[in-house]
Amino acid sequence: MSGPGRPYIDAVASPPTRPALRARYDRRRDDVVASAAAVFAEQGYHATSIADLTDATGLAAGGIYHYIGSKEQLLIAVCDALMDPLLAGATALEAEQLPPEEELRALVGLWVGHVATHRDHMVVFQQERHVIEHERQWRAVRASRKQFERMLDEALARCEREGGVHFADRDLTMRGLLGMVNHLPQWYRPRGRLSPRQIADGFCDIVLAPARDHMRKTP
Amino acid sequence: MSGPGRPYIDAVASPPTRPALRARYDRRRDDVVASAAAVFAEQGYHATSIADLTDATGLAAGGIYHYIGSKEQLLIAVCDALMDPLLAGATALEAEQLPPEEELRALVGLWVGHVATHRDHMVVFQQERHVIEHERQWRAVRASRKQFERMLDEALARCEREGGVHFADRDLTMRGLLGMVNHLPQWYRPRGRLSPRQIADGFCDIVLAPARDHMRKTP
Amino acid sequence: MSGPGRPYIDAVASPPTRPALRARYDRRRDDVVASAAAVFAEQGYHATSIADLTDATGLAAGGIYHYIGSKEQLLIAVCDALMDPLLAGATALEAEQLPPEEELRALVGLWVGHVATHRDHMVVFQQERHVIEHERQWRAVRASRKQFERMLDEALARCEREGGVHFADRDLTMRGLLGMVNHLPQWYRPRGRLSPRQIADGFCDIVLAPARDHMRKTP
Amino acid sequence: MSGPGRPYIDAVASPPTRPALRARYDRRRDDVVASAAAVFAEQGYHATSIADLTDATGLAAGGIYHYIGSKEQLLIAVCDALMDPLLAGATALEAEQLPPEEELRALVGLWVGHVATHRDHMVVFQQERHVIEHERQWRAVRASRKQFERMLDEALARCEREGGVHFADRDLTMRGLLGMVNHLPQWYRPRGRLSPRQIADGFCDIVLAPARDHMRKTP
DNA sequence: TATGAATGAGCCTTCATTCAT
DNA sequence: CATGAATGAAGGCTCATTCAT
Repeated sequence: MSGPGRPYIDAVASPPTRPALRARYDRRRDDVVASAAAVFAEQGYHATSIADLTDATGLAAGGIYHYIGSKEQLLIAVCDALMDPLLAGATALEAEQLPPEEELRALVGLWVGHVATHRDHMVVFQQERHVIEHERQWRAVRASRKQFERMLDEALARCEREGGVHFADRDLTMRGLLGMVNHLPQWYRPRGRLSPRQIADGFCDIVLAPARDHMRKTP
Repeated sequence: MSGPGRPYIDAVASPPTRPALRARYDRRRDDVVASAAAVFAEQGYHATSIADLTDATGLAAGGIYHYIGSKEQLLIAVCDALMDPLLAGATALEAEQLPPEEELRALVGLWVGHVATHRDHMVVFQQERHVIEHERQWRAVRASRKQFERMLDEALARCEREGGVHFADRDLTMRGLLGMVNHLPQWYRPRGRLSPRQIADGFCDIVLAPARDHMRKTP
Repeated sequence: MSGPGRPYIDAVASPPTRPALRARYDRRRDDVVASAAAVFAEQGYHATSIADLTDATGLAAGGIYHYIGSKEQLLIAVCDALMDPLLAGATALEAEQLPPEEELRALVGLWVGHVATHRDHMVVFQQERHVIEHERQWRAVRASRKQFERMLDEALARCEREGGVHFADRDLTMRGLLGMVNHLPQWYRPRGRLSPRQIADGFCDIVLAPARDHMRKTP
Repeated sequence: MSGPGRPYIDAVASPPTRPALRARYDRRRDDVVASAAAVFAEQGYHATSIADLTDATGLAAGGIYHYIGSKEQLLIAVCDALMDPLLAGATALEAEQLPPEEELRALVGLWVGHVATHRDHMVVFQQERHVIEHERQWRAVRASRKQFERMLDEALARCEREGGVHFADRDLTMRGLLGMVNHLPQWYRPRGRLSPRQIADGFCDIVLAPARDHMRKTP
């Protein structure tokens, strides 16, 4: 019976406070989230029942709720497990102060690599995008997405400002790049023809070429 | 999801046979499909109940079933309403026998324009991609998708064969282009800064530039 | 999926608008409420499952929800079915402008009779009193209870003002009377030794006697 | 509710046998029971989860079960904590051999005082009355209630036999008195206008007045 | 003693679908 | 054609209870 006036403070599973137990709790919670990501990716979030997660995790229904609070919170956890390390990596990269184009390539490389290792999470993220964009309890995830896009745009902008490249339409280029990588989970296979590294470089070549092309034309 | 071994002969709504009635029936069915596309796009297919469609269409539950057979068939209808005219347009284009690059630009233009006018359908299509790719009753829709991708690849290949352009990695380029356009519904707005035409040309510039860049470097 | 910010606007079953259907709907809804009152009274509200109501009403679970919106709304409906006619009767009585003591006896008679014919509702009302008094969605029911108590108090006050009786402590007397009648469902049996009429008069005798007693002592 | 045919030998928490430990155990058990009474009174027995008791007692779930055996046994303990001292007090009173009316006033005083100090227990008792009256494992509590009502009736009967008062309908009077006091928890507040003593006397005045009234009329 | 992880039955509710009218 | 009453199988979630630690 959720209390009055707290419509979005979802029942949250309460972790133990003693540090030793807490560590085990966190580990198992991560397991649950990872299992869920795989099942959600295959069947879709809505088409996945708690019973399906029961099979995937080896926990009974009640056991799952020991860790997640609600099915939707589990979905949020999956998205966080996608975005948090990505943002952390990108932030660390920014701190390295690489030359502009090098930084862009590093950022795209990081990102493509992350998508490759988090294919399930990424598929789920895309599937549920309409929810993420509209509902209040998704604000944090939404903010992460925006934050990353801002960092990507900034990397492109630096290329223009400090790297001597000029995009015909930087905004369009950024959205194009975003699309290329977001679409990756639909076709990337771990032992496919191209490594994440190669894919990332290929994408960078594509978006940087017109820019350099332009340079040559307007010296 | 319908269990394995169950015949996929879904209950199909039976349209009237007399032509006059048939026309009206088809018109109303299209209305239902269009309404459904909008609601599915906003809430997601699974999160949309027949009651929601009841609100959106003005028909009562029973009335909707006059036109759709089942909720999943309605989803298929939405996807067909997306793919059928697109494929028809692309096929007509092929028949025009334009010069390679011109044909590519026309194809992408057609496609981007279609996405712009069918944003809802496109969102739904992407959301339910995991179902489309895996389940038997979706074979036809799946085939349409593959068919379009084949036509796109062929257009790029023609550019190489007959247009004198050379892609560093044509397959990667095609997948990149696919991603750019598939991602369009996430940011395109009808009265935004760029028209569909401009977006399409921008994308083509991006993928063609490295190719031309290459030409210049390897004369 | 209850919308944001509307925590207490419970899903309400939507009755049909066409008058003929509406009448049938209301009749059946009343049946459901009456059945529920009986089961709630015997087992308690919380201990009663929807399955129990399924047995009691002959409707399947979904059918019940066609009429009630939620289990709690059903509980509210039971309380309304208790309070609404009682208040209506009491209001009609007030309009009759009877002499004070006669009016009091009529009011208590009405009330005791109502409890006798609505034993189940009354038992439920008492059982769930803690909810009724505390939760927001119960405001209306709470208001009805208060309204009736006000009318009872006014009847006693009129006896003092215009009827020449004087209570040692009118407030205590009112609360006593309230207790006597509220306790009725615990022991009243339809074909018991005393009729509702007799019970009501007996209670009135009890509360009026000290008042008259007093008169005699202080002439 | 526990199904029929199941033996009512509920799991009972086993207290330690060594007297020193036993004393501490009993003390803590009483704390648990008192906390439970408060929570049950506010939320209702069924609406209270073990987790709620966890919050109220500071013990974890397992800890609570050291003291209570089962949730229902806890409810029984709450009722026992209400009835046992009341019966003990009433029995002690009987042994004092007071004059009839004095004894009645003393008994009602004792009772009202007890309700005032055990408001929570009383509320719970009333809420769960339907269970108490019907289920087998509640026989003991039921017997206590009947025993007290018998003592009350006897006190009234003594007033008639030996005190020279005559009730128009003693049974009805007793039930009225029962109702007045049972209803007390709904309105009594510790620092209200009337003390328990005053309330008890007020109630006695009310029920005794008609009796004396009668005497005067039929000398 | 006390903890908290884990169970699994059961609860309320939703929903696609059918069918008499 | 269209309605809305009705079904019944899930679905998400809760909760009393147990048990290894």
